[in-house]
Amino acid sequence: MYPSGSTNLLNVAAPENFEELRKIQTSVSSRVSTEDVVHPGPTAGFDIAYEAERMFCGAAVVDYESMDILELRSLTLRERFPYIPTFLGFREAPAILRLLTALKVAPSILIVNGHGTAHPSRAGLACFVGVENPDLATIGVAQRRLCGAPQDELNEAGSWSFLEYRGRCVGAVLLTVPGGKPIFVSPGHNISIETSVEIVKHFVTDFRLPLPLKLAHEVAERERGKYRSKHRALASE
DNA sequence: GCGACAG
DNA sequence: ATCTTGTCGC
Repeated sequence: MYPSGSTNLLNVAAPENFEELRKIQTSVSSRVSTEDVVHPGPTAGFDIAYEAERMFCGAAVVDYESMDILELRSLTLRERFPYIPTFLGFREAPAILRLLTALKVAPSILIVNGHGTAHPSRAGLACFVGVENPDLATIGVAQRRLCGAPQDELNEAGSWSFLEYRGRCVGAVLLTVPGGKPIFVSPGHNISIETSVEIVKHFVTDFRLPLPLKLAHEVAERERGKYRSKHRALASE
């Protein structure tokens, strides 16, 4: 039903049975590579806001060296799959993959708001997006833990620790804001844990999240804002 | 059996 | 994720 070479991630409907979903996740994780095939270049961040059974997906492409904003784009879609912890890929990957194809500037690195290999089956959202784009390097950045335990204490900003789950390093915990909560970084595809951390740190400026994700979040919120104001206008007529 | 549990 | 005002802290 879902051939290993071309998982039909864009058409997974509502959750019928979890066995089928787990099989797809096993397929995704088997295709993930944590070998570095990274080319510093335009880096796209992706984030999604929600309201009224709609998804407001935002993307921001940032130049690697200058950190100039190269492109901002957003998209509104209907929700097709519920939020179920550990199955986020089925819910958000379709929207991100679609917005990615709408970008005018082709990115070489993707940063997705969610975990990559730091997932019980090494099949987080970033892995779903990554395996569908084998020519790019994809990184997952989450604000909360899903699984695993940090190996060291984090003190100063910029310090990080490997995240271990069942005896295996699945990602990293990175302190970006002094005295704040750390973020969780893990490979999505074609990148190692160390390089994932290096790239995320490269894009960290004055915020907790790396710039492409920070901007993508704003773009998604702006898309949601357009929807809200439109409906406010209709309701007052 | 009892929690934990990305967005 | 989203609902929400003022407000505690650096």
